Formats: sequence, C-alpha cells, structure tokens
Amino acid sequence: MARAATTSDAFNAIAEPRRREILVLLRGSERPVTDLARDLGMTQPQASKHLRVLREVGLVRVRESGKQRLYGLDARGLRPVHEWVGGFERFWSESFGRLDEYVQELKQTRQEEPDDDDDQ
Amino acid sequence: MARAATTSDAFNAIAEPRRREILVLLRGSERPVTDLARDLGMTQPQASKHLRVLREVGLVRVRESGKQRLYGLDARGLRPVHEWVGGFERFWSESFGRLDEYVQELKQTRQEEPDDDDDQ
DNA sequence: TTGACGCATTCCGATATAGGCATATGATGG
DNA sequence: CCATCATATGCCTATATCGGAATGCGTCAA
Repeated sequence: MARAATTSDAFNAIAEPRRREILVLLRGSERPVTDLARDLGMTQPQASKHLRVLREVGLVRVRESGKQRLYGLDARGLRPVHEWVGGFERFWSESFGRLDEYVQELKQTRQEEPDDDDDQ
Repeated sequence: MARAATTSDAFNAIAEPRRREILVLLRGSERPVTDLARDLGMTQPQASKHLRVLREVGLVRVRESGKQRLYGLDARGLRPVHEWVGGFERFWSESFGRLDEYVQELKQTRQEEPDDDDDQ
C-alpha cells in the first residue's frame, strides 16, 4: 500500500506547500489559474493540478466567467483540521517547552516534602 | 519528483490517520510501543515505524525506562499548523456557506450606492 | 549462557505523487 | 471556420510511502 491519496483528506491536501500557498492567495479573492501560477512562480499545469486536488477535497470552488475559470476559497474543510490540532493546544501551552526541567522540579519537591500524591 | 517526505513537516507527518491516532493516545500519558500497537489494532512494527516518523519531526519524544522505551507527546510542533489553519477561521465563520448570496448582496449594494472603494 | 521479552530495522511489492513537457479541450473574436 | 487565449490532461520518470513478514539487537532474569 502507498501513502493515502492527496485527495482523501484536507489533511493530505494541505500537506503540500504549494497547495498551502494557493489557499493563502485565494484568501484575497477569486482568481484564474494563470494568475496563481504567475504569482507563485509555477507553471500553469502545475497550478491546475494542485487546484484539481484542492477542488476534489472541496477546499476550492470554480466558477466559470466567460473565457476564464475563477477559483475561489472554500475554507469549511479546514475546520476539522483546526479542531483536531486545537485539541493539543493545552499541550503546547503550559510552559511545555521546559517539561524536562519541570519534571526535575517535581522530583526534587517530592524528596523535600514527602507528601503522598499520585500523578494521573 | 515524488511527494514530500512524511518527515519533512508536521503537516506531512499528521497527514497519516494512524499517526494522528497515536498522537491522540499519547495525549493521555507516555506509553511503550506495544501498548500503542495493541490499543490501535496495528502490528508492533507498524507502530514503531510511525513513531519513528513522529520522532523525526519532533512531535514525539522517547525515554528509556529499563527494558522499555516510553513515547511521549511533544505537541509544540503542532502549533505552527494550528496557526496556519487558524488564518482561515474567518472564512469558515461568517456564514460562509452562503458566500454566493453574500457576493450578490455586495454587488447590489454597490450599484445602489456608488462609493469608491478598492479591494486589496 | 540461554531464553524471553520489547522494540527497531530490513527487504519486498504495490501505489501514486509531483514535476516537466507536450498536447488536447474550450470558449471568444474576427 | 480559423486563430488565439485560458485551462485541463496525458505521458514519463524518480522517489518514497505503507503494509507485511522476518529478523536483528539489547536488556533482564534464571
């Protein structure tokens, strides 16, 4: 088995840096493919392919406008991602950067004051 | 070129569902590989491999404890992800489901009151 | 030492991605 | 109808993933 399809998930879709760039650009306004390609310094086929992925996961919509096709952001699919990652917020807050020292402190405190306590 | 390495990014690392499951489990407490494997219904080598990826991107730490190796969460790497996705929050709030109607409204308003405005 | 346990690593195969390049498709204007 | 602009698709290669199964390796106990 290979890696899960990029189109299987918002998680997988946004794993690609270029696709993330596209989404950021689309935050500003609807845009045709050529525009995006130029602004991001990639070829038009590249942009088209990435947009296809984004469309398949529903992060992007297309709207025909005469000769052009305007791509627009549909960020709703990002919400589950935000929520999932948000579930870890308390783990990077709480001065988590110095967890090791914190553990050391705890140990010392225990030795000084032999209260009985259980960790959860 | 192939897809970016799973170890290149937190974005890429958490694209894998099983790895996400692992991270969720580790929110509870440190755990040895076998535990995780059993609880998630995967083989031990599978779990080990996923943990390796998570370790390489710094989302997980290992601590030797006698015969065992305890894996623990280090969620700091998820913060950038949360922030990036958070940048889209206003796009899924604001009754985004009816964006089209909203755009229509804007157009009409413009015609009624020809203020000069520029979008950025 | 031998064995058992906990875990990591290796080899295998199937899959599909991303980029590059060429080309097909589609609508528009003479 | 033809040329042109805007976009999508097809083909190709290199690469790396994930799963499965087997095995390597280090630690601990007898």
